Amino acid sequence: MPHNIPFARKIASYVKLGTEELEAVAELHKRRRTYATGVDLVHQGEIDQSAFILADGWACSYKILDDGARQIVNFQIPGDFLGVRSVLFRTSDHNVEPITPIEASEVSKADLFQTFTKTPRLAIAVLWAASRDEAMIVEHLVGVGQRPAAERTAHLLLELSARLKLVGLGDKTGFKCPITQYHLADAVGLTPVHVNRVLREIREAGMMTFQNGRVTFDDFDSLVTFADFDRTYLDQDGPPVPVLDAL
Amino acid sequence: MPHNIPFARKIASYVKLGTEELEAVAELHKRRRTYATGVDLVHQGEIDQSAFILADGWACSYKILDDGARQIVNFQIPGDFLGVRSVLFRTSDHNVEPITPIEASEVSKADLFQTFTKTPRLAIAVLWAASRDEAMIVEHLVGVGQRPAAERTAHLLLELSARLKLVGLGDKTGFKCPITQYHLADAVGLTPVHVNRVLREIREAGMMTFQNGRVTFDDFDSLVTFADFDRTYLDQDGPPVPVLDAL
DNA sequence: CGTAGCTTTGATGTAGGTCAAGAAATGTGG
DNA sequence: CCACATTTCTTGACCTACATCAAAGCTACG
Repeated sequence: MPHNIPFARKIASYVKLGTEELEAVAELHKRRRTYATGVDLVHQGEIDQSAFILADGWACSYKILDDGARQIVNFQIPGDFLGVRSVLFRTSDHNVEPITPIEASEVSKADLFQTFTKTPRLAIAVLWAASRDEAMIVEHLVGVGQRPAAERTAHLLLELSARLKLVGLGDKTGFKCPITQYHLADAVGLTPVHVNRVLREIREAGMMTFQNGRVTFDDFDSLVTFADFDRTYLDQDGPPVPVLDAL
Repeated sequence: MPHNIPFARKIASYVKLGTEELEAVAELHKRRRTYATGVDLVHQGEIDQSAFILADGWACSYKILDDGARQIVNFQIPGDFLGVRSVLFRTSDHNVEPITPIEASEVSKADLFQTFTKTPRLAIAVLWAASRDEAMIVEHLVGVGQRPAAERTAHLLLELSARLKLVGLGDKTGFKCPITQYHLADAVGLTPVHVNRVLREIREAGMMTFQNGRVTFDDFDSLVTFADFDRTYLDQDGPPVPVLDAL
């Protein structure tokens, strides 16, 4: 049963979970409900924020600057654990906003640390999940710092595609994508109008179409080459690290 | 004794460590030696890489793209735990290079997981340290994505200053800084020549001088305002999260 | 079926890149 | 402690990727 929980399935692919641990994970899902768009789940600068395990829908985490500019740090899709940093730290350093209406389980600071106390190996699992997030953010930083606009945008959408495929949403032909070109712009550090031009360019090159809430890969392989996309940093295929079996 | 180890001091500020845990931390330091510049400690794409606890000197972690461009993701200073992701994942997604000759303790995959097995609370400590790293990378991403060149550069140096102060290197007047303008350029996503111009601009505005291996703050407060630097994301001051005392 | 949020496009401006070359530091061997 | 080499730093002239401003055409849904 707990293996039906996407979050459990995800971390189980890394750390072998016993019955006790699976129960603890199931326990984390008890406060599950729906959240509408327009209300942030986590607020930058506030204390005692909760984390959330996303069951359905899309969200994004972002930071706002002085001058009102915003940087979207990452998109969250079903199975993702979001706001972990806002639980581990006194005050949250970021916001999380639902992009679509979402279903999520709230995990309070107390919940999480209780879980760690009872089943310490889950801390390792969360450490691993957090490291995977970090790897994505690093790749995002590399894109924003070094890749030209079109490559950067393509790269982001390829990453999303890879992540969605892992949870059974989307395939090689494309995926349902509720984000707007404004979201995309805030994520890749461009203006919406430039994002639009860049998407047109990619579409006219016959590689990918971003339209009507759907991303379609017209020529997946060319796109991968174009964006210099190497999915190893997502590190999701293959067996878990052998040494963990010893735990 | 273990409290003289900067790394132990750092994590002890978050998770209260017992004797057993302090011993485990000390144990992690057993393979300590010197590493020269020019040889990477961790290599992108290779398996079974070690992590390192940096005792002295500076290093940086970075990624290289197809076209040879490089993005420096973070600088590491004494007390930092580096390469954690390359231990948790099968293959490393980044490189780590010493900027100065360094002293560091190698921590192999086996070492780390053994430690986690024996003293699971250290996994929480490492999770916290990793989250703090993530917070820095996020802030870095925000800078590269949204801040103009000068603000971005100033911000990076202010962050370094804050981190160095915590380990007793540098103060409000400035700090010894072995990084070149080329490093800075690769970190902030600009060309070295533009970094140079931007540093001149900041110097001529009477805010900060970057020269001869030293950063001097000529007007710290103006610089903080200019760079919109808010250090709460470093989350290092004040007592540990209360709930942890229960562990 | 109107109105608010998206998308698309054109004309023009600017931050930061590129190319080139000289001046300081810094390091090395004698 | 000095010559010489190498790595950094600095500046100038010019160029391009992306931003800004402005406005029109979609799409959706209340």
